Amino acid sequence: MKVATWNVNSVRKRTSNLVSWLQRAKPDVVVLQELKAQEPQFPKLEIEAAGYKVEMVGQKGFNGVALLSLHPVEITARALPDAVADEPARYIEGRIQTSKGPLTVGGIYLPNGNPIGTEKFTYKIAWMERLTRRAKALLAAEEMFVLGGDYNVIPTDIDVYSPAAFADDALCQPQSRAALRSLLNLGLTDAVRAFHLDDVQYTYWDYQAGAWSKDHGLRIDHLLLSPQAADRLSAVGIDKAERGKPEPSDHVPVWCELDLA
DNA sequence: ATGGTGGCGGTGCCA
Repeated sequence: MKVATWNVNSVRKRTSNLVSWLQRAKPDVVVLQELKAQEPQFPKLEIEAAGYKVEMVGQKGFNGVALLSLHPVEITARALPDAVADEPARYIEGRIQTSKGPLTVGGIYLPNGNPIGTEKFTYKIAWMERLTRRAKALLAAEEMFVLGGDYNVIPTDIDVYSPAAFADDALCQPQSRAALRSLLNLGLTDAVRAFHLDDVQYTYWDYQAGAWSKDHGLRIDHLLLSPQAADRLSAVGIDKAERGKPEPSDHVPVWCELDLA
């Protein structure tokens, strides 16, 4: 069972990159972020032609998340707890019916939170607390789950090319890191770090200032596994080559393989 | 480098 996450930065701009990656990588389930599209604008026919069922939460212009699956899906949430009326499209969650039993997958587009010292940062931290509440509820069910997405948090200084350059950035704030640790400390496993204890594993390179060619990257796209999923973790990967292709997203796919019993 | 790039929507906002 291969589960992946990819911030595509506009699903319309990225349709051909996305379809060719799906055909090559063959994930069983993938969560997408930054669709920047409403439901009628989503390239559903192209994705379905690749074999995937499509579930999404969209909005005009910004945000937008989707869950694609080769297997039957029952949507279990389209927002985190305490959603407001015009809640930004940042969370989707589904229960996948695999041949080996159920697997819940959550797709996360965590608020950026810049600049710090504003209501945007406050909102980021509050959103992380809501996510933690949802994770607690999922853990209480004692079932296998994966929470994947663009977390917009740089967990430690080895996950950023220049800690000094990001000292005042919301992605690096002690409060952001502490909120991510609180989530992990519930008993979740950062899949990439389970296989790469202390090496550089970037998932994002800014479009600006030649970040890609200089390898000025960040690790902000994560797959967090429940204990039941972590027990089955057999491989992880970051499809870095996607960043070097024509008209790339600024993020690349991150995936993990679960050997289900 | 008080710049720089990209996407959306049709101007500035967001990342």
